[in-house]
Amino acid sequence: MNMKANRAQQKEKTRRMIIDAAFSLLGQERSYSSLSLREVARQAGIAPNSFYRHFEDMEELGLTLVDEGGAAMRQLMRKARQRMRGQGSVIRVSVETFMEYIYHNPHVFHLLLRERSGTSLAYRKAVSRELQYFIMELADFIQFNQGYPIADAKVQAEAMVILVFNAGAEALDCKPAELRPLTEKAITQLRYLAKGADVFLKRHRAEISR
Amino acid sequence: MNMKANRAQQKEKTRRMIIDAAFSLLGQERSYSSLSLREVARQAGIAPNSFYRHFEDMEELGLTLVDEGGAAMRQLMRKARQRMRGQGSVIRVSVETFMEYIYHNPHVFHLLLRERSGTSLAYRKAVSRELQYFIMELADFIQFNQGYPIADAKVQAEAMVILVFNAGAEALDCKPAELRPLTEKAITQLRYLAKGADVFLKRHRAEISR
DNA sequence: ATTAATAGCGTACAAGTGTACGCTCAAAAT
DNA sequence: ATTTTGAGCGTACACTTGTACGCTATTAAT
Repeated sequence: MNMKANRAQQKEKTRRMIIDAAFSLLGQERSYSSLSLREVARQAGIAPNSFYRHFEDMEELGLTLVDEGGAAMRQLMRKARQRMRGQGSVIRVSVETFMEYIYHNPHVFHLLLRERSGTSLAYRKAVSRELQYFIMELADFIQFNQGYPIADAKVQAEAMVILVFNAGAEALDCKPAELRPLTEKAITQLRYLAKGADVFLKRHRAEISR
Repeated sequence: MNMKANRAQQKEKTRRMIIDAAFSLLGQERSYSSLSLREVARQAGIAPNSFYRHFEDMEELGLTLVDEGGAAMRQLMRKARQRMRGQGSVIRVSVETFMEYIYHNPHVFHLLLRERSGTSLAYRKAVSRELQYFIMELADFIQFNQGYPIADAKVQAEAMVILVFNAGAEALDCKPAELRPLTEKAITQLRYLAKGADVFLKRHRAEISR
């Protein structure tokens, strides 16, 4: 009989409490590596020791957070592609979607941003892997639309992702009024990149097919 | 009489010991924010309390480290410009100089990299200020050589600095054999940027002067 | 109806932290 | 020659941390 809470369900619920607690403690002034196990447990409303029923380590929780954050980001990408249906500038829509998301979900982005260059190799790799998803999808898109070799498309895509990511990082510290020019700056930078790649790669193609 | 150590000299010497101790504790696995006062004092060979004779806070020491790190970087830039005398590609020489430096002085770069997106607003601002030096000097160079408006040159310069900085961050985690392709990738990305800006800005100029 | 499993808690402890207080003793000032 | 200064030290204290151990109470399995 399971009208009341299942045991597994209850456990999953507590696990979520822990994850949410950790997320809620992140912010401009707190990085994940500065969180203590006791602090997270306190915030989650459980005894310190109960933490171990759900995670081996703080490190294991951290990796879970990175994974969840990455998943949220990938979902964002899908939303950007939806928005783009029929409409004009790929670059503009993508950057604007990204910046808007960052501004309204700073906790997730803070996590990824910091652990990207953080202390733990495991986290760095995890975040790097998440970024690779971004880059690969964008590279495929570029290859499909522009017909560049995938290797070249990836170099360009990587630069674009880095620049947008960086603009997001700046956005975290800025006033709402500065958000717009920041976005425009990133768009300009991406357009330089796209145009430059175009010149190099299209010309190259032309020479080959001659 | 000052044949023996001056009092002020001795104090300065100890101060250096503290700074060097802190630097030496940084690395792939240690970020500045994870250092404790006692740990730094231990490494410097002084009593924990003696720390306070030189710095108010760990925060004050941190800002000092960032400043010193930034100064080291600016010196690097000068070296890059020297190397460039008479020789060909600005982009290539600059990127290669930078990457080489990073690879042999990882501690300084680790510090700047992490505090750039770190916990403390003061550090973030300090690092950001150091990056602005890079960007401004590069923007001046671009303006001088290409004749773009300074605002546009700065947008381009910023993108370039970010991409190089990011390549440096990747270099910290990579094997020596991977250093070369990483450098080439960054060079390609910067060339895309330069060419794209060229197309946009030169064409724009042409239209205006018509 | 018993029994086994386990989520969660309370207590406890060793280790590390920042820093307050007061001392020493050599250099500088008088 | 005497006094003042201040760099550095030792002790001490209150606090936080991770986690080991054993207990309870409820669910799941028998």
